[in-house]
Amino acid sequence: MKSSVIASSNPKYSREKLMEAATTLFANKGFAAVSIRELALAAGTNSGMISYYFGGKEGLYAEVLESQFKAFFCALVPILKNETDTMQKIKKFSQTLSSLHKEFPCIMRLYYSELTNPTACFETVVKKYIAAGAKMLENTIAQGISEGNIKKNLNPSYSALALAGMLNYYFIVQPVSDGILPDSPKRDEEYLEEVLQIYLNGVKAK
Amino acid sequence: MKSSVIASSNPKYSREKLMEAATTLFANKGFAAVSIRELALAAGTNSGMISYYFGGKEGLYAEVLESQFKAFFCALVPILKNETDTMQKIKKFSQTLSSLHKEFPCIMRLYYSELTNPTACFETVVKKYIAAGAKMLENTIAQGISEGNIKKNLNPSYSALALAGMLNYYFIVQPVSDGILPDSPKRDEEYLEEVLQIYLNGVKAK
DNA sequence: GTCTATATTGCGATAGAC
DNA sequence: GTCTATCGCAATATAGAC
Repeated sequence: MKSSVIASSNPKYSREKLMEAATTLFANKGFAAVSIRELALAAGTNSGMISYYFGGKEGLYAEVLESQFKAFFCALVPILKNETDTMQKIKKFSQTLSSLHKEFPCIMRLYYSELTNPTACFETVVKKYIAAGAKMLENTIAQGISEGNIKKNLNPSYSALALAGMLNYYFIVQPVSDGILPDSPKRDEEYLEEVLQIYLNGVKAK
Repeated sequence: MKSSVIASSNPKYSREKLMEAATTLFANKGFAAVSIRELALAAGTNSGMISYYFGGKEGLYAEVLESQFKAFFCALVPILKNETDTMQKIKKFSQTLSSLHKEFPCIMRLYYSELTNPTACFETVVKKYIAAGAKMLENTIAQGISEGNIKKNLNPSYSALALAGMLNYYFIVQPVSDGILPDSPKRDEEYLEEVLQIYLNGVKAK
């Protein structure tokens, strides 16, 4: 029984395998700390395939980022477009953002890596998605103000950023918060509930 | 006029010069993306000095982290130890944290780099400082609850994390928020004021 | 489409002159 | 305490067999 068909050299799948392996490796170690040998090994192929499919390590990284950010924001965008009232929108948005992190376990690390140690992709891919997401949330809050549900002395962009901060920071600080926060199995839900209580109570008019 | 005395080879200063150069380089590019040649060039010395003083690149990085975190937290700790009431403490803490970022422009990037792409230093230096800081803030909030100033159904560690998130996220997201937030010269102060308004209003009892 | 083998460059660390 | 020179190794990328 030779390694003829099912072996590591499974035609046409190297590309997908490389994308998968690269997503977790780049997310966990950062672009510079990952070698193409390591990527190829984790994908069950060889380093030549990275040049063949992506034109090199940078090309693979760029495609990982674009793919992750696109999928994440495509799942998030529809939330703020439905018909419920503003406070419900904010609540639903936060819940969705929170649950999406389980579906996209790598996106936060990829995002924060680009924030702290930007590569060329920061300008070409990260910025556009984040700016679009921020604008959406900002508009929702502005709408809440004009409807009289949210304090009118608040600045929508600052308030949007404050909410994003409470949610995003939680998911990146997990490696240190494991020794600090209650180790409840429903920790994510508990935190989300508490954040929403503080935030909604803090911004609501009257 | 030879380069005899004042030249790049200024005795006994290589160590300090390396520490300074390494702080900004590691903060901006991350540990793996910086070479010892680059460090030496920026410090006006040679790569041999890194092994001589720090035992290698990792040793230099470890000393940079320890030095930055120690100085930062030493400046922050006294704030929560004075006698004012809880709400004032939280306000003062936030203001100090905010202003310290101007004094320590590298600390956030070093911190977030370790959060997203941890090195050995995450366990040995970062974790202890962050855990201590988090505990302090948590205790302050717990005190506010027992005094009746803060809602008693809130969890002190979650609430502390929420505040830290609003503040810390703001400073790391700056590269993308430049195109989003109002470009007021007093942006930091405006954001801080708004965050405090939302947070204090959101957590206060009754 | 995949693999092995290799060319070339740059890395971190060190030895030894001054 | 500092510098130059260099060693050994691992990096990315590519050429060419299958």
